[in-house]
Amino acid sequence: MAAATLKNIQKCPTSYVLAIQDTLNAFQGKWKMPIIGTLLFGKKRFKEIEREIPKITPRMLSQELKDLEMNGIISRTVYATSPVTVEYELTKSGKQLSKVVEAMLEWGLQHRRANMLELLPILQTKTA
Amino acid sequence: MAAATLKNIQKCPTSYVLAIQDTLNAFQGKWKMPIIGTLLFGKKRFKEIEREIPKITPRMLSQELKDLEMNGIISRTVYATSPVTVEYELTKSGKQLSKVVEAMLEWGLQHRRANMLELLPILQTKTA
DNA sequence: TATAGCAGTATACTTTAGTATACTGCTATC
DNA sequence: GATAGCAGTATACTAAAGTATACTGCTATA
Repeated sequence: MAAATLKNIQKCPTSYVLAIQDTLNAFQGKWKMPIIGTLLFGKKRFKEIEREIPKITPRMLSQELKDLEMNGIISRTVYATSPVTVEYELTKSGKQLSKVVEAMLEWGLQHRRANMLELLPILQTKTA
Repeated sequence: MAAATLKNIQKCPTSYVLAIQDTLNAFQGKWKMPIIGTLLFGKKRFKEIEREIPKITPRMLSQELKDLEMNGIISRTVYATSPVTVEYELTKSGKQLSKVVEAMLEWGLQHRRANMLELLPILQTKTA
């Protein structure tokens, strides 16, 4: 099961396309990646997340947290304190997203290296 | 260089965040994944891509192809036939996106399996 | 000579995503 | 008794993304 499922896509196109769609959905919009990213470092409360993600509004954060919860990526735990304490945490499945993020990081880094090498001659004629 | 760059993110947060952002950008919007997906099977002409992606309009296809070209993910080759023949192909870097798609596929499949197991008891009480 | 296919572009529009601002009830601290 | 923090919600708005429809010049085929 480990590798090269992609080349078998013609065997089962529909469910493969749906699976990829699901992953894309997990990161959709401006705020889901930062939220997942910050929760990869451990469970956090609403205000903590809000503080760690610059410029996010409580409306957006609330909306995205609900969305991620509905999709089984995070779980929400309410503690019966007063006022209530609420903690958000990645589910088992949510934590597995680190593998996808890892692949994204790897690609992004190599892509930047590749593009830099391509731009280098241009930069040299500019400074020469 | 192979693995576990994520846990070193605190060493170099900015460039890591930018790298992940780049990858996210590569797939941004409704149409980039289908376009990249179809080009992973080989170079194609404009109308071919249009035919293979249901409901895409030429305006959207044109816009997204330009975007992907500017980002160094695909290359555009014009042949001096009349009328012109144009071929789109993934760049070396673009082809590497298959690794990311692979990771997305893998996560999506496992996530669906996990969620199905979770929903199974509910389905059973419904049908019982 | 009319029609269809290629590789798109132009204009106008609708839909969705995201922002701004103000507000809720609750309680601990100043 | 006023203020601040928690965990959000409500209303109104702007900006971005995507759609619909029609059109271009070119040429091979019917």
